[in-house]
Amino acid sequence: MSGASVAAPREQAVEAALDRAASACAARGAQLTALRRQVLRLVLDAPHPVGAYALLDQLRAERPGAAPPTVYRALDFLQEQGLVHRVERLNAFVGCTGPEAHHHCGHGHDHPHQFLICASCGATAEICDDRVAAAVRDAARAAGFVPTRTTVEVEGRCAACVAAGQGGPSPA
Amino acid sequence: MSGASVAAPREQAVEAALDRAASACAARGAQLTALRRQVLRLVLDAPHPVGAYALLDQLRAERPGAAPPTVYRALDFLQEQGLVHRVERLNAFVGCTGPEAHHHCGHGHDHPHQFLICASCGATAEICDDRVAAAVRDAARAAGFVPTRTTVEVEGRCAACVAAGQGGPSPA
DNA sequence: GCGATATGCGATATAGAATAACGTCACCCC
DNA sequence: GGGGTGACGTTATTCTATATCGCATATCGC
Repeated sequence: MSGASVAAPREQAVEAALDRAASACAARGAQLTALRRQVLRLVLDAPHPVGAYALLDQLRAERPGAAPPTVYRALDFLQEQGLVHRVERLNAFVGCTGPEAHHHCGHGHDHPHQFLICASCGATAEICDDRVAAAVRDAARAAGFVPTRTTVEVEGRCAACVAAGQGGPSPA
Repeated sequence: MSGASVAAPREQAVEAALDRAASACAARGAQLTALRRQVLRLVLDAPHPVGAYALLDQLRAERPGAAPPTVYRALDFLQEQGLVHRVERLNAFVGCTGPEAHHHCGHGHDHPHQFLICASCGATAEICDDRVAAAVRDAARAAGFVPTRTTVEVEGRCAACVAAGQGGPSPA
């Protein structure tokens, strides 16, 4: 580690992501306002999925008048823009670290994605597996169902926790 | 339809399911008490996923002292027994109509399942697709992740609504 | 019979998640 | 300068879920 006094790598990455987000929004005619940017920053800063009220508490440090609708409206916007995802199992939100952010697999900003949620450490990884997406689509179609949005969330133990715990559970 | 005055087919089916559930619990050393059976009946009676507080309201008709923990504890038990599932997207519960109930595809009472949720009419179908389950498992493993439970929920339009609406949205 | 432990449930309180409804202000376009 | 739109403030309420304490009963070993 080389001196954290100026700007930690993570902070730089978040700033870069915020700038990319602003560009992406602008390109679609949407505005990443100061408030929305602030909320997005809070989500991206969090190491794990964050609840809306945790965001609200943090937001209030800078914006005393903030209320639930403040944060929910911002989150709705950010979800529409594909900048954050909601983790249904946790009633919480994560920054999108998938294709939208890094252009890994060529999907739009409403891309299919899946979450791997570690029950032990709380880490939540976003993956983008085409076989999963295809299998789900086919299964739905086979039932005469026309899918619009799909939620895939896997709970289990992440590689790090498996390595550390050698199988036993140690939920934080 | 032949006379609903004695016992509608649906009621009979629910009663049969309740008896099957009681047997299954007994076989595992768990007790399907009167309260739990009552809650399970309410879930099975509902045509669509039901919220915990809707169940609570109904439950109070027969059991005035019922409070949130009453219904949540019953639901936790029923979920452990694989008799009901939670639909994360809806914060609601459905009776298990999958392999556990009908022995369709040879899984235990912690079987993989997927939901197809119609945004138009609210109908929620449970399916049990092995390709989906396998794809999800493989994707998780590829990330070094050891899965324990998986949620797959597809939102869209069911066959009936697609046929009726010819494509346009008419969310009830 | 008697205490020990476990389970199921009643009852109260509180925390957490989400939305409804209404008002204001800025901006833009004509 | 009137009208529309979008973003946000503000207040209130609803819905979802859990924590905690306490009581009754059942079951077991002795």
